[in-house]
Amino acid sequence: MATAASNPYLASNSILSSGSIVHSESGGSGMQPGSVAVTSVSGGYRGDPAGKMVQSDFMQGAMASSNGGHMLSHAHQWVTSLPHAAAAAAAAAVAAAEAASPWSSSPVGMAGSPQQQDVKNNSNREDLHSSSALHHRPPHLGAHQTHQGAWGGTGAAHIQTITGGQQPSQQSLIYSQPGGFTVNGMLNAPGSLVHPSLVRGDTPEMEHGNHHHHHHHQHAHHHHHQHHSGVSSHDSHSDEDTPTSDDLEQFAKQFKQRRIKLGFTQADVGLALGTLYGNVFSQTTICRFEALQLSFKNMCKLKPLLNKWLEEADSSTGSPTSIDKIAAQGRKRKKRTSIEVSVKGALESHFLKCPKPSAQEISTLADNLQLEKEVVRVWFCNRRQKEKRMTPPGIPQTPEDVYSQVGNVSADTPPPSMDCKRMFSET
DNA sequence: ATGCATGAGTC
DNA sequence: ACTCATGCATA
Repeated sequence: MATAASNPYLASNSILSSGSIVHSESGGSGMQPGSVAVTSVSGGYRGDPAGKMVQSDFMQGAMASSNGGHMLSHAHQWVTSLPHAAAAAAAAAVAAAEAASPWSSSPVGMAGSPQQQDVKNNSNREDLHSSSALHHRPPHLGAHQTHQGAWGGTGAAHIQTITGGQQPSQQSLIYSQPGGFTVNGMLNAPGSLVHPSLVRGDTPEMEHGNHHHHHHHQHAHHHHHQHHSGVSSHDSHSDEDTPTSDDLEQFAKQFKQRRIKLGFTQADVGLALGTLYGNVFSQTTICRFEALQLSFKNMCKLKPLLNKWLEEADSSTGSPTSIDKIAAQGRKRKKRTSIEVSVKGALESHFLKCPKPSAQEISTLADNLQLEKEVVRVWFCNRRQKEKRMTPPGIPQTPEDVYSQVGNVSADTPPPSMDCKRMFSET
């Protein structure tokens, strides 16, 4: 055992060779007739490069508490799925349209922070994207929505950290309406609503918890900086700088509501965004946006896009606004392994002890739990990501809960260092 | 609505 | 090897 640590899933391009090939690879640590970790078949590929930004951050959070309860085995397998050949013709048009960067960069001087905008388009010939039908417009849906979110300021919950401090202008977010640039060439009077930011009390600063680390860098340009030291009051522009957590929360809420009223599903939106601006998103992402389960930065990035869509959507009610999107599939993906509850519990415990186990520890752990090392590694990665989301695990929206134990207003930063134990790792 | 997974970009 | 943004597959 201990052989199946790294399994490079080959990239077979033999698309038309056969249907889906499912090969169960049981080579790792072994499995027994009583394995708990199940896996299901699937296959899929998302051919669409997009999104990339740099960020630095840090986090910590280790406690004690340990427990041991593990056992069982696992199983895994990869599947190869075939790409449905799809004819695409209009895709070209779309591609062309999305050639332009959806979000223009911020006008004024920008700090030269290690940040970059992404916006990549996919014009690969590798797999064809097909465009086909139009999106449907469901009559209506039952309005229902239950979500809570309150990490803004009331809660005092922890929030995620920004990228090493907040840079002045990083990207144009918020409602940006490129005057004269419309996807479909349809411009509508915003007589509707869409002014989410009427009530912005302006309470910047959200996470500021405690962590100062510096890492500046300077850039050649030095136009005019702006806020920084003091705080306060910026004013005016509701759309020019980074939205506050509050803004995001409100927007998300409104967005969801409008979306539902208009009868669109999260998937529809994601698709529309793709055809509209070139960036396709899955239902998952839209869902997470609405639930504020993305990183602050990510939220900021998506907001303008969704806002735009919203405008289009409610202004053109009844008219075909978007087209469709690409659909690519045909790659192989590892089957999703289901980790049993008990095992999850064990992982949780270890996570509390040490959120960042060394490679060696991971191996050991994996061995004990009888899971692939990779699976364990990924689990930890995902777990860490979860900690970083905006929506804290349990931000009760109960108004009464407001008074919890608050009082942390930036101050000291718990020694971020203090790594567990670094063992030797190879490479 | 979420869990596990993939990949690009960093360090 | 890790972080981040994203998504397929699932419950």
